[in-house]
Amino acid sequence: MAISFTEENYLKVIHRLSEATSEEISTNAVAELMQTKAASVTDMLRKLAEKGWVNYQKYQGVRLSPTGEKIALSIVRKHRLWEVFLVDKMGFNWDEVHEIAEQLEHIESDDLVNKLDEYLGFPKTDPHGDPIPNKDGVLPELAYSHLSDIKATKTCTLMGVSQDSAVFLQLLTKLHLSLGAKLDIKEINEFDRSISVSINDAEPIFISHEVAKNILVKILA
Amino acid sequence: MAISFTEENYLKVIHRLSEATSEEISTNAVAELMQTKAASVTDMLRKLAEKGWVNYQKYQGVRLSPTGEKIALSIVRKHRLWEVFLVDKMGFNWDEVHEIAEQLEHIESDDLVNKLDEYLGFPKTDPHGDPIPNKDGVLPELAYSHLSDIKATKTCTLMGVSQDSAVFLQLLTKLHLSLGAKLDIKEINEFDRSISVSINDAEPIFISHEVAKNILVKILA
DNA sequence: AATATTTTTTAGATTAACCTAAAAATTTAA
DNA sequence: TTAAATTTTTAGGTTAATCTAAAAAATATT
Repeated sequence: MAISFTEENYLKVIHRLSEATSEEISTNAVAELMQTKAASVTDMLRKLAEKGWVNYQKYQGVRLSPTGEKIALSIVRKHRLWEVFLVDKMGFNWDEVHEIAEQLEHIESDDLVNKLDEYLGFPKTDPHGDPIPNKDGVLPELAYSHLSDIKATKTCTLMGVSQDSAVFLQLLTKLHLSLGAKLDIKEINEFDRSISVSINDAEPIFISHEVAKNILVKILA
Repeated sequence: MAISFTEENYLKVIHRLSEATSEEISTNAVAELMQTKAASVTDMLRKLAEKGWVNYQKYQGVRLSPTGEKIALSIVRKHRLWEVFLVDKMGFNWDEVHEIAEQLEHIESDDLVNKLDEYLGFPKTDPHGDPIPNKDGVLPELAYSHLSDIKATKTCTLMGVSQDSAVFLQLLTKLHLSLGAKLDIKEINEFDRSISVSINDAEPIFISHEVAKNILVKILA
């Protein structure tokens, strides 16, 4: 069945909200991420339900159906593969690619996506460490921790971020935090929950809780 | 000023029709290429004129304004660069890329287009031999002849085609006609204007006038 | 030059995606 | 457990791009 640009974006947003919870997704939550009004969301949810891509009962929130899930994953796959392309082949920085990938994710050609995947060497993650679903929509489980949840005097590696905004990514760059960086957690400061951490064996610096919440790490020791 | 997907397609179509003539372009001609009705075209022409992208007086046909021309050339540039990408980097055949490039040509990022251009080695033509406008919208003049206009016993090189349809390109492939092929014109057959031609020194074959009209060549001798 | 044909435009509807304002349902709090 | 607050839906409109049918203008033909 034909799908519009807008419908794809709704499915993508519902998918993203569903990753954080097993509950139904509220109309308002969708409206906020879609930058639109709740009334418009209601209209669209009814339409998506008619097409069989979501399960929706009024006042009860929304969930992706298996078909909807599949569509959403294929958009996520395209988005992340294009991001790898933009960084690895086109030479963009990781904070510059989100907007462009938002457009490229809607290009329709399975053949192209799979050729791109191969051309990029079947990457497992995008430039922000987010996992890339495979051809069959299977997401490799990466199971990383948020830096904000790690105890003091652990050592870990920066594996990803849970936010793609340019301001956030530019701040990380200023702090010399990039994918693969080695982090020695020296101390957690009770007052503001900031973290004293040595990055790649440099002098320790302070990282706010706000930032730490959005950093994904693998614990080494 | 913001431009829609549809407006871009109208400008592209008007541009293409304008290449073949110095006359005003008729509403019907636009309707045919846009696969829509004349009434819809009239509406859109008025809108494009308001935005300053075309010169249009009712019943008098339409022409691109300098601004409109610039926009159209930037879309052509993107279309052809993406075609090179699809063939050279993704491994598609020249008859498979048109549809996908129709989508990719609307991706908005000057930065990306220029990086892509560089990545591809600043190609002068697309996989069908069509010239690629540069960053400033300047089209390299290639000035090739139609194979149908060449006299007998000339030798020439296949430089391009003036049609992108898959059926046409697939036929060329079957005839072993690809960009750069050497053509020895043995004879022009008066009855049906077909051409006896040896391709890359193979045994001569017959090429219909219909096909020859859509083949662009450079004369060698 | 008058008439017939073709082309183009106007008038009035339709669809997708959105909006505001008001009503209804649900949730929270007193 | 009733009232207050919040969330969601309905009702009715708007805009961009399209359509059909009819009217108007331009072009071609006798």
